[in-house]
Amino acid sequence: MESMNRKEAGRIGIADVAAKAGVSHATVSRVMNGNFTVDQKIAARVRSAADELRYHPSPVGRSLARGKTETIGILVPDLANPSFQALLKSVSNTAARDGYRVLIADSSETPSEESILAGEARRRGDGVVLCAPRMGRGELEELAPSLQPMVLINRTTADGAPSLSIDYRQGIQELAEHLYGLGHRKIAFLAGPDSSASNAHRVRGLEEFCSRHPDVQLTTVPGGSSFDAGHRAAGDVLGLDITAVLAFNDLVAMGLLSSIHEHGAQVPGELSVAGFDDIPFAAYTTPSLTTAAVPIHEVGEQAWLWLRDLIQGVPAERRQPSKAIFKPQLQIRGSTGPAPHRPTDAPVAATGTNSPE
Amino acid sequence: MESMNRKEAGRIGIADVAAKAGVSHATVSRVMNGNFTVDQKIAARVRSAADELRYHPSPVGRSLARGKTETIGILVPDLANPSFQALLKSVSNTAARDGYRVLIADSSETPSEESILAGEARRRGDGVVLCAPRMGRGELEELAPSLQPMVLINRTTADGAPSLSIDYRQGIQELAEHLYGLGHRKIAFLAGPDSSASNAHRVRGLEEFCSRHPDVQLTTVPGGSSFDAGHRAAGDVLGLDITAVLAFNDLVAMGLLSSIHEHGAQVPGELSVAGFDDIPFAAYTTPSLTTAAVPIHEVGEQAWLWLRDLIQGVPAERRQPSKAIFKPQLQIRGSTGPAPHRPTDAPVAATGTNSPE
DNA sequence: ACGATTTGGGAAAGCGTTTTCTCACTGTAG
DNA sequence: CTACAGTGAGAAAACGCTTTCCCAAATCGT
Repeated sequence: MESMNRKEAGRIGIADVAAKAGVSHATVSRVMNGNFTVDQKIAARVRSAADELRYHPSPVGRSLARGKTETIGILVPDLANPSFQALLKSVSNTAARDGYRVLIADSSETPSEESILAGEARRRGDGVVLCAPRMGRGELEELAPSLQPMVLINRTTADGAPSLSIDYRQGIQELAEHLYGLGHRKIAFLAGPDSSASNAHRVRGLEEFCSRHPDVQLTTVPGGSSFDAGHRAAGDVLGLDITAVLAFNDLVAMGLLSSIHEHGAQVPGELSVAGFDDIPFAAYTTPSLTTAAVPIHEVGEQAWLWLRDLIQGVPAERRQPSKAIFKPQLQIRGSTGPAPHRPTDAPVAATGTNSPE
Repeated sequence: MESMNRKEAGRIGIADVAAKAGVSHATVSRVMNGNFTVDQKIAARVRSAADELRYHPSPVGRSLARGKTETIGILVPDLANPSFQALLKSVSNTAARDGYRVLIADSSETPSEESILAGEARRRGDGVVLCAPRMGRGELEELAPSLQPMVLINRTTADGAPSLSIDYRQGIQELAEHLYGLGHRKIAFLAGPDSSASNAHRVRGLEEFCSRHPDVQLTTVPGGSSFDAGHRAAGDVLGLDITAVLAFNDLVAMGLLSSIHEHGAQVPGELSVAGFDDIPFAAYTTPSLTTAAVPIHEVGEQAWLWLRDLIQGVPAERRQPSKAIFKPQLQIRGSTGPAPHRPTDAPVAATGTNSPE
C-alpha cells in the first residue's frame, strides 16, 4: 500500500533499490560493484534492500555503460558435428571461468550465411571465435578487420589474427604412412566439403605422401563432413580397386563403415578404414576406428585464453604468439589391418554379398 | 582530413552516419528500421552513408531502447551429452529463423550452480529454456516466477510454466515389456543421476511394470548419465544374477556395452542391454543398441515456439496448451535378444573370461 | 581552534539507440 | 489569399546502468 505511485512496470531497477535504501542510484551502483568507498552501514542497508527486492542489475544497461558485454560469439559450421560440439563445450566452459558467456551461431554448412552470422555474433559480444569458417579466402580477409577481437580456428588471415590450427597435413600423412606400412598401395581419400580449408590441408599432406611413395596409387572421392555423407559414398568407394580408405573425419568414416557393413564387406579384412579427429565414439565402433586424435579440448581452451588477452587489450609483446599448431596423434585401432593381396584387381564390392547388379 | 575533431573512439555510431548524411540521428534510426515516413531521397542518402561507413547499429544500445535483446538462454546439465547437444542445435536453429540467438549455460551436472546460471542466462536475454534442470523441486518452484518467460523440459512447476516432457515412464515400460516378451525375468536398471527428474519417471514406470508382472525380479544399480558411468558400472552389473539391463540412457548403455565387451561376455547372448534416447550413434554400436527413440528435434522446436509466444505476449487463450508429452518410440535392434536359460543361477560374469578374483 | 586533507555520497553526464513530441513546411480547400 | 490537414524531420526524452565531478562533512596537523 506504500508505493502505488511508483512506475508500475514489471522489472525493478536500480532506482527502486535506491529509494528503498534512502540513497542515490550512484551509491547503489557502487555497492553492487564492490566499490569500497561506501560506508559499511550504508552498504549493508543497500545490500539488504537489494535482495529484499530481488534486485539484479540489468546486463544490458550495464553493458551499455561499461562498453562490454562479457559475452563472446562462436561461429561453427555445424552444431551436429561432434568435433564442433566438443570445441563449443571447451570454449564455453573455459570462458565461463572468467565470467564470460557464449553465444552460438551455427551456419549449418552454408558458407554464404557465414559472414552475416559472424558479424552479428561479433557485435553482440566482445569478441568472436570463428571455427573452421567455410567462407572463401577473399571474403575472410575482407571481413577479418571488422571482426576483431577474433580468434580463428583452422584458418589464417594475412592481417595476423590469432589462429589455432590442427596439423591435418601431418596427421593425414601419419595415417597414410601407417597404411603404407601395412602394405596398402591403392588407397582412396574420401574428401570433405570443398569449402573446408582443413580438407585442402589433408589433400596437400596426401600429395606429399604420394610424392614420397611413387608406388602408391591414390584416388580422391568426393564425400562431405557428415555421417550420411560417408554412408552415401560407400557405393563409390566399394566400386574402386583399393585396399584402404582415408576418410575426411571420423563421422564420415563411421558412415562409411556402417554402409560397408550393410554391403557385407569385411573391415579390415578386405578394406581398411581410417578416420580423423578421434571423436568420443570412435573407440567404440566395430571395428574400433583407427584415427588421428585432435586435442580439441586444448584448442578450445587456448582459443578462449587468446581471445581474452585480445579483449583485455594485453599488449602484443606480453601476448602469446599469434599462431599455434596442434599435432594430431595417431590412434591405431581395429579398422585398419594388413593389405589383403588379392589375385585379381577386382574391386572390393565383387567379394561382398551385394554385387552391383 | 575533414573531421579530425570527431570523437576518435573506435566504433562508428549513429551520430557519424547522421553527420555524414546531414540529418539527425532520429532520421538515421528511422531509415535503419525501415520506417517509411522518410523521404526517398534522404533515405537513400542515409543508406549510402551508412554502408560507406560500414555502420551497424549497436545491439546493446538497441536492446536498451527497445527493451528486448532478441536472445534467449538455454541451460543444460551437460554440453557433452548428445541428447542435450541435439536439443541445443534444434532450439538454436529454430530460434535463428525468427532472428533470435542462443546463449548457452552449461552446469556440467552441478545442481548447486544451476539457479545462478539460470538467473544470469535469463536476464541476459528475453527468455530461457531450462533443460532437465537437476535442482531440487523446492528450488525450482521458488526460482520459476523470476525466470519467465521460461520453458521447461522434463520438469514441471506448480505455477504452470510451459513444460515439454518425454514420457520416460511409458518408454521404459515398453522397453521392459520388450525384454519380458523375450523371456527376461531378472532385469537390472542401471539408474541415472539421483537429481534427474527423468530418472524418477523411469523408476516409476518400472514399478508399474513390476506390479504388472510379479514374476519379474528387478534390481536397481546406481549409475550416472555418462559413457564413463556406464563403463564403471559394468563390474557391478556383471556380478548380478540377471539376464538383461535397462540403462538410464544410450550413453550409459554404450559405456556398459564396451566394458562388457572387455569382460568377454556376449550381448545379447548372455546379457541383453537396452538404452534410451536413440542418439545418432546408437544404431552403430556393436551390437546395435535397442533403445527408445526420443523426438528431440521436435522437442527443441516446440520449446522455441512456445517461448516465442510467451515473449511476444501472445494471449493465453491463443497459446498452445502449456504441457506436452512426447512419446518415445521403441527401436528394437541387436543388443537385446531371447533370455538365455541358464541351468544355474550363476551370475553372468562367471561365464566370462575375467572372473572377479 | 582553524585551515588542510581525506572521505563519502549526491548530481549529472554519458553509453547508443528508439520513439514520442513538436514544429516547420507543403499542398489543398474554402 | 487565408486556414487547415498532412508530411517529414529535428529536439529531446527515455532505456538502466556506471563513472566522473564536485561539494559537504569528518579527520587531521599544529
